[in-house]
Amino acid sequence: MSLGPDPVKSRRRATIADVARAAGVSPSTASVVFSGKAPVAEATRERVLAVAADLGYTGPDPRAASLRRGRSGIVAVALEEHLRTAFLDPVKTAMMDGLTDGLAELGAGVLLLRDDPGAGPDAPTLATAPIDAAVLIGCSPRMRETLEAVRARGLPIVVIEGDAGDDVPRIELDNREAAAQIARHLLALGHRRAAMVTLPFDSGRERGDATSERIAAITTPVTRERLEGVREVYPDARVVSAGASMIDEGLIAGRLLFADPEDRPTAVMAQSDLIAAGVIRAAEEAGLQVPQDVSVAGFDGIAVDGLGEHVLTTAVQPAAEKGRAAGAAIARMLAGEQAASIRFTCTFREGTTTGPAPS
Amino acid sequence: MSLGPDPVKSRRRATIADVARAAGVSPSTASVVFSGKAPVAEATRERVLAVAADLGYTGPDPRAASLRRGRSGIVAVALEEHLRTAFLDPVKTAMMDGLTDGLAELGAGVLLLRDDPGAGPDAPTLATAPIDAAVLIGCSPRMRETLEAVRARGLPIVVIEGDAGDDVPRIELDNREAAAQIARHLLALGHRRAAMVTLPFDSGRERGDATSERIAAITTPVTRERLEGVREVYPDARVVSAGASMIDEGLIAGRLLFADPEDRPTAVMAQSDLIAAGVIRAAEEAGLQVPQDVSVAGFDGIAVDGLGEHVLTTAVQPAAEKGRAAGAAIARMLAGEQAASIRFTCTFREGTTTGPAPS
DNA sequence: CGCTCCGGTCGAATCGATTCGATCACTGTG
DNA sequence: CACAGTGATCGAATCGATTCGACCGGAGCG
Repeated sequence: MSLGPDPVKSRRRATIADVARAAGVSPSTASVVFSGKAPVAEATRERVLAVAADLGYTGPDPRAASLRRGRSGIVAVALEEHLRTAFLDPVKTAMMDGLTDGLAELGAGVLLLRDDPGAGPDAPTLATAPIDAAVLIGCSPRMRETLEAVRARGLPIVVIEGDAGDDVPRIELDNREAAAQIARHLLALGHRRAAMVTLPFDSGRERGDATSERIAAITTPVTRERLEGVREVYPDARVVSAGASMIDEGLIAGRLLFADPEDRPTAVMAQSDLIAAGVIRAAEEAGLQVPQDVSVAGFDGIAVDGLGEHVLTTAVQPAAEKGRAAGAAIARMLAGEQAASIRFTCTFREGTTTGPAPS
Repeated sequence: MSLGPDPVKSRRRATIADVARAAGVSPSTASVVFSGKAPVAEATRERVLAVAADLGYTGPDPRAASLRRGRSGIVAVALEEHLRTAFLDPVKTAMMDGLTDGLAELGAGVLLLRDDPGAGPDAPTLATAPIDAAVLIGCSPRMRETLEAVRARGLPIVVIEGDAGDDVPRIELDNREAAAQIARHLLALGHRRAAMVTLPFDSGRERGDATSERIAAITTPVTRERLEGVREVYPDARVVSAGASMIDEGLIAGRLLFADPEDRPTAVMAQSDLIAAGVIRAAEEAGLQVPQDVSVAGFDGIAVDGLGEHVLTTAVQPAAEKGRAAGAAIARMLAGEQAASIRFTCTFREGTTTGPAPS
């Protein structure tokens, strides 16, 4: 009885059938003991469990279970960029965090996939991984191809910050309105000379003053929407693009803006908090006080490491909620319901970095 | 022939058997067409592919394939903390990046798991996910339990920055030596009054000056090793602990160190670059020039966003390589070989933030 | 007392693909 | 001309678990 695993076939791991046999029950009963999907007599349960421990059976093989169930409990998250890049952005991190939360509630794990065809011959892809659904962060043209394979498999898909076609639910933000609100705030404070520092226009990440042609060619939806929002209020604001959502990029852009003492803005709207932090640093570097000499507003509402005492005036976006909503949408689709796109709204937060325009 | 899917069973997705039948070949041949594991006549291949497209068959079901193969192509990465926290740390991000690279070469994806039992009744765990191996980042006592289940399943495991028992391969760093090297560098520059700002001592994250009792009770190996390294050179250096590896934490610690103009260190060794950046900011805030008035060294060798012009003197650790090595170790173990622990070494980098002690 | 209802258990089909050994038609060679 | 060798294909077993309908004995009810 307690001789341990059969010496002959000890190489093979015990299966639930072995356990059932040894416990003198049917495989179905043994299965139920582990899944709890049906009532089992206490005595039986204990016997099965004891035998299982004895045989070194540690529970059903997830692979087999997922085949039979038709669910693997795994949801893919497809990123366009290198992880390093993606997680440098606190907004994305927060979103991922919400997403993992939302999916965990649903009982699913997160499989990280990079949309990188050159990775290897048998690198995992959306098409070859045992997933139940997919969440796309952004949606490059290349990604749209892979996407088709997933849809053909009939798996639920959700897109965050991107466009994958009309029948794929989106998680969006009211970028335009939120940006306009910040602009109106500054206008109300009396600022006439406003400038804006944007996120990258496209994957090119060109930096510096933007021409109207460049602006017309913006491919990143987020950048465009926030820019348009500001322009509703300040149609002629100077536009400088940053190369990435980073403090140092904001610093560079800020230096550009504050270079000419004769012609400097009294208000700067940055398209991200990180950029805003850099702009603030540039201002202080130039001997300007924030907000006495210049007002600076951000976007995102994240906790910026390295901002010191300032509380940024910004549009707080519900980053984690976006992720959680994606999880919820996946859950709904998995249950066979239709999931609609969701549009989140930002909350304006007045901090200590904006104030009345200097006279 | 091209009538499309059978109207009766059109609800059901086509299987490889359907394709085989429709193409007039055996399932084995059809399978081989997709896997390429055996030669197939060009004509046959094309016919099968055509039929597959016609039937809307997009390739083998990964679930079934992984059952039969015994491999799922997924490796779990277990984190102790919230994603948000983990990815706030650039070192971890870089490591994850290397890890995903290393695993992609191997043809595996990364399943993110948080070691959080309270997540949900059927939240995925190391024990219930269809994984081929696991990488642990850190190794809390709680994690060691789950660990056992994985080992019972006979899956390869690797630990980065943690200890999971002697028979689990580790990816380590020469923290102590690297820290000592930095200390010696400062000593050679003539610094006599040195201080150090450490990473958190434990999960408690208490901040401030450290008593010898607190130091004796350090549970985080990394913190302890780097501290010991410095003490080889500066046995009596003042020790201040930060609450996390963040710029703002460094700022707080720095203020503490520079509070008393009569009694301030001329050299500060931070246990991370982020902390160092905060210390530098604190120094500048206190009107001190780096490195003229005070030298500051970091640890990690990451690109710190928001450091401005400074180039940090630091110990550059091969973060991405650590991840890649973990991937390689997994690959080796998956191939049935034994994988040994690997110890990486840091490279000392002299930047612009350290200089001769002020006279 | 007979009948329904229910907790508990069992059998057997099924999920979808992979793979190994066997088979078969050919082709080149001695 | 027979036979070994080879490329292509086929059959059938197998991976390990889940689940649905059937079945059975006992408790509760009228």
